[in-house]
Amino acid sequence: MLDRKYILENADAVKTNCRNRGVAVDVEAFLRLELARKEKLAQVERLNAEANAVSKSIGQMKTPEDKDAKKEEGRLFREQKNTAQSELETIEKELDAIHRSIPNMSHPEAPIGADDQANLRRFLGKTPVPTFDFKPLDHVQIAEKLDLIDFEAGARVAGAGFYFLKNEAVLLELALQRYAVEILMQAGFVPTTTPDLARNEVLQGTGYIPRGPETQIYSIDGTDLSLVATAEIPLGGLLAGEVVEAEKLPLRLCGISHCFRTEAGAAGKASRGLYRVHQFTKVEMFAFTLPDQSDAMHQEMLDLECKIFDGLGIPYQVVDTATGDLGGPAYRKFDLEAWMPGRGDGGEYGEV
RNA sequence: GGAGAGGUGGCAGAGUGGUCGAAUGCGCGGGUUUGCUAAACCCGUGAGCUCGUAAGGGCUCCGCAGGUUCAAAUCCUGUCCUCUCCGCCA
Repeated sequence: MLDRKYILENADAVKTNCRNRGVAVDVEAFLRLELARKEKLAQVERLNAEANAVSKSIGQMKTPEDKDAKKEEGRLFREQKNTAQSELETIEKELDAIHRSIPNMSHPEAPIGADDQANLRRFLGKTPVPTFDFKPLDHVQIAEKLDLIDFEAGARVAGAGFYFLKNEAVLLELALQRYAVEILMQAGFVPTTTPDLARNEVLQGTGYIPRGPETQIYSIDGTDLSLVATAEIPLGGLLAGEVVEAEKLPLRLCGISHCFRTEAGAAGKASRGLYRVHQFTKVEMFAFTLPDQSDAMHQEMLDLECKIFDGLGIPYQVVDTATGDLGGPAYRKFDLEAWMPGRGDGGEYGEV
């Protein structure tokens, strides 16, 4: 979330950014409320200061009569303070609602545009898209032939969108995790496995909304926990409330976690096979950096992604994601999109 | 699941209603002394917000959220976390 002071001081830039990202927010209303909040806060603090001064003087009073008189005076100040405070809270609540919907600033170099149309292809990976002199099978057909994935059993146990990996597919999944983690460890990333559940507080802190009609998140009934949608969530909460020495940054972490997504509203979208499932396992890169290290870290991560995919011989393209296409808290995002044979008409690039 | 103990500044650790934003030690910064280093000694040293050109002032913060009170680190309630013991289970 953007700092309130930052918004106040950079109102025009914030408004432009909202427009670029296609987010409709009343920034003017925010500015009005923020000024009102400050004014009310000053009033609360003034009353508090007076009440504190009275309280302090009571200890020094000699006679019970003097004490009682001062107590009464103090009580009056506290009452006024409480009134002002509840007015302040009303303002804050209204302010907060707007504040939450103001998106982070996008990177100055991110292409401006409403959707994928503005995304710019930066480059292709080392491996060319293969051509076959026969009709290739897609992963679902291959898996069926070799008894690698059981979608029906997954559906019996947990419903559509779940699956059992079997036989060599299990070894392949483990091998891929191990392969990625080894590359990341060489690059100085500390490997972790994370909790697959996190407090809703942590979800919100990392930009995910646990409940509501649009949510991608599974919540555990009767608790304040949700299933994580990516290791980014627990890793983001890893140092919540802690102070980190600047010299220790950047802190590089990679997390292996299961990822759970409801995929609400995703019915009908390319959902055959393993492309859009409710649970999968992912190796995630994550870093805590100073703001001026952020661009370099972003590049470092992209280079590692490329290394991983080049090493596997998987064709891919890297795109600059447009302002209007950035998810939640994103500042800047390169997407590495892998070639997916059998998807679309014979194959297409898709997010991995 | 049951019983108990505890969560205080970067760390350790005192503090049971007002003079406590908080003793003391360590650490850290500056200085004195000094072939160098160390030791010793002296001074300083939490954070956020806010007003002010500044000097400086005010508010808030003792896990978190409420409550009692003129006044809460201190009393009450809830909650989270840590530790010890017992039970149950992988």
